[in-house]
Amino acid sequence: MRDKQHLKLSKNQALVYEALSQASKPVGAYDLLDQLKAHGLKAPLQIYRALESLIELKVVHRLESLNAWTTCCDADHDSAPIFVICDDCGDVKEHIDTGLNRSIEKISKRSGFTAERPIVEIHGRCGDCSPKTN
Amino acid sequence: MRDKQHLKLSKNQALVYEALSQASKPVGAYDLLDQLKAHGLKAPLQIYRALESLIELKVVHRLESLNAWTTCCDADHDSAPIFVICDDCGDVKEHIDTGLNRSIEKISKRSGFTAERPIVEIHGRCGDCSPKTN
DNA sequence: AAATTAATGTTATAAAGTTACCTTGTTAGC
DNA sequence: GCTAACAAGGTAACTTTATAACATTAATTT
Repeated sequence: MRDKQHLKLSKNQALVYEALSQASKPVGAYDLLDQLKAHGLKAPLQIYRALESLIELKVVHRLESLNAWTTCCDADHDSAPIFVICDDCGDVKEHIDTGLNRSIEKISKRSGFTAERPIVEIHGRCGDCSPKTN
Repeated sequence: MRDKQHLKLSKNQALVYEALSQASKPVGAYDLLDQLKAHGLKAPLQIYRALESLIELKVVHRLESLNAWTTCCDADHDSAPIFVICDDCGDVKEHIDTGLNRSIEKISKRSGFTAERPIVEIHGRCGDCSPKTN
């Protein structure tokens, strides 16, 4: 998505999107709720509804293995996002790799499967937190 | 794991493993609990603990995007498992693909990352449930 | 048999997500 | 301008998923 700036978001959508943008890592729904209580939000559903629509707009992703959400990187992606997650510092980076996406297609087609929503989340240690021995 | 048969499991581990083996799809923790109440299990924690140890023994996998667990296929895998999940009939197949695993390694190494737990779960439609038009 | 470690049992609680129902805004057609 | 139709929002209650805390029992090692 190139023109996030030009998206017309509703009040709740904008609040949730802003909060996610400013975070340095993925944020959980109840954390978002806590933050946004100051802006008048009161119930989980308000958060979940905003998240759902932001995902539909393709400006937010859900991280399945973290139960958390993050803004989409700017890459114009037709291919599926790949998340690289540091279990030490919590940093998450979004990558696009067409090679990996091709492998996924090949694997699924091989068994007559139609891939609609590939989830790739790689847990480990980032460079900064890397295995002590180095 | 080649010799699941030779594993010495505790009572609860064996019950949970049996239940998962007999299921045709991944099963949630509370479903397992319901089934195993007949065998005397009473609390969620008994299930979660058994699952945790079975995962450590590498005979069970957790499907992050389903909040459910399934037995590991027999493949002797050093590489990460790839799950292909039909959102229609619920069928899940475990694949091993060293090519995809190499891509994951490449992507992570490129950014100085050490991959420890790659999660790949591909949602879509299996051959039998495939897009209506065919 | 004592020591150590692995597995269990139970209660209570936390965290994540959904259902149901009703109200308010916005927009389009008349 | 009125109103039908629809999208977005508000609120409460509830379900589902997962853990914490603490006490007990079984198995294994020395």
